[in-house]
Amino acid sequence: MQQFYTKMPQLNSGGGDDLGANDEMIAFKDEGEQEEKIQENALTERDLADLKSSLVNESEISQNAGAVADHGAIRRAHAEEERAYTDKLARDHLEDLSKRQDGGMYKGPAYSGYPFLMLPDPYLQNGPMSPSSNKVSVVQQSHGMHPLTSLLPYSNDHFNPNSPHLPADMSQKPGVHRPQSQDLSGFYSLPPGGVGQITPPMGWQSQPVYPIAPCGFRQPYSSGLPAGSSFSRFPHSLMLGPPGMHSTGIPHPAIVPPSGKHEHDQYDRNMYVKQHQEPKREKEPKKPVIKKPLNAFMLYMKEMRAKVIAECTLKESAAINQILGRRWHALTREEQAKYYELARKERQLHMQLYPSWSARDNYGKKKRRKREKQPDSNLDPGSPKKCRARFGLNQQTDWCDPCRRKKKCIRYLQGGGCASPDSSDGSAIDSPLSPTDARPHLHQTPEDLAGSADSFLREQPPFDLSANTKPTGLSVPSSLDSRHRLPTTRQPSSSSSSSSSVYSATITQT
DNA sequence: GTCCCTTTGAAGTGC
DNA sequence: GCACTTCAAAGGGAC
Repeated sequence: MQQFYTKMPQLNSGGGDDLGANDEMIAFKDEGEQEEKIQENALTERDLADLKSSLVNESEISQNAGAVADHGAIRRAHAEEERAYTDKLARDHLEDLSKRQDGGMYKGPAYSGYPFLMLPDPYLQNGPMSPSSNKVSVVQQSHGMHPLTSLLPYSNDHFNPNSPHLPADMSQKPGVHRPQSQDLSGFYSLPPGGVGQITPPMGWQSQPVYPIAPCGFRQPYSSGLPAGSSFSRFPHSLMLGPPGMHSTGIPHPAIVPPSGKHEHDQYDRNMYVKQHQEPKREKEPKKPVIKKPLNAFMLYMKEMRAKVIAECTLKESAAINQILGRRWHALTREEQAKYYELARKERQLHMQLYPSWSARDNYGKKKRRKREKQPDSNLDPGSPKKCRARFGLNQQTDWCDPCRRKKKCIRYLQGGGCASPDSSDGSAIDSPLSPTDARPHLHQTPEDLAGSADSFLREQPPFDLSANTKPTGLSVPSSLDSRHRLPTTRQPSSSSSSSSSVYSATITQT
């Protein structure tokens, strides 16, 4: 566990550090400071106006900094709201469940995840999924189905390679072998008899504490959340829904018809019905598209999108995603760890279910405009290799983390050395960027960084390569330390998009 | 109707 | 080994 945290972008600080600043931790222990909430309203609402006028305006740096400073109080306030909200969701869920049991065809929200999300998390002892967290009973499925069978393919049967439910193309190809998850059975163990309760689907989803209220402010959101919003993805689509039902009978959200944009959504809402109402489709069956498993951020986005929409009264996904991106960076290490862990489990399950699937299978599925490569002459700091060579770093162990991949090495730009760990092989160690410096995620232009980068370099203690140890038990995303790298911001969309667009160096700091 | 935008993370591709 | 690309979700907006 310890090693796991040392691998997380916000988990890699030794004692005392602080990526997850102290204020961020308070939220977990205090749930009743209403007065603070009221006092903060004025501030946060003021921030809302600013943010709405310029969602991505980098000038918000100062505002964000202020917001971060108030994280503790805001989180406490949100914890209280969250509790009420969770109760509401639970009630809604039960109502919905009641309707479903009446025989109505479920046409709820789009797929929202995998069943493991509902199960106890052995890694997060203190997490919302822990025994101490809220529990929402899962009503037994009728019609003789296993309580989980109807939810997702996580019944034992579906894990059976010889399962008759597995489509032909899903069967393992000769010679293709993917390591079996060693602990999936533990993750998704079913209650004796297949009936009863499982640990809450809504545990952590419904109890996130918000480090920064959406839009940099805090507002009551319960009233604005649309019923059946994606926030209830787990309770609805996972616990109750047929969405994701594969034509073969395997209900899996990752399987969608190859129908272009929003095919997933389309499938979730209508596929099940169409499969039973439109025989024409059966004549020309198209191989279903198996989607990529969602990564941690995607899981987070899916859960939080509805809230942000409700709170910010925004609808454009691009704007929402920007807010979510900020909030993601503002999450505490524990909060992010939940999503990373869930994503890891999701990948494991995906691997189990579709051993022969590869992300490559979906390459070219989306028609994407060929991005024009735009040289970034002003910012190009050179490759990590050049950077290491310049500063005489060990080519194997010393890394200029910020300049990995698309990231520009601001330290190189500033003439500083670089020696941050590589996490791509799972052996990352603490980034030279201290947790405190790395959070929250703030964008700055290279000019802005001129001073901060220098001071940063001066303040950084010698990098301890001895700490470079392989993780055990948990695989940590290679990009987990992304915030320790220098995040990039894209130039205005006019200069095209995607990774090939011009990137400006930014740095994270408090 | 299709693609873009926008985010982060995972994984694939190409050199 | 490394940089880059693509895809995953979402839905309004542009064309």
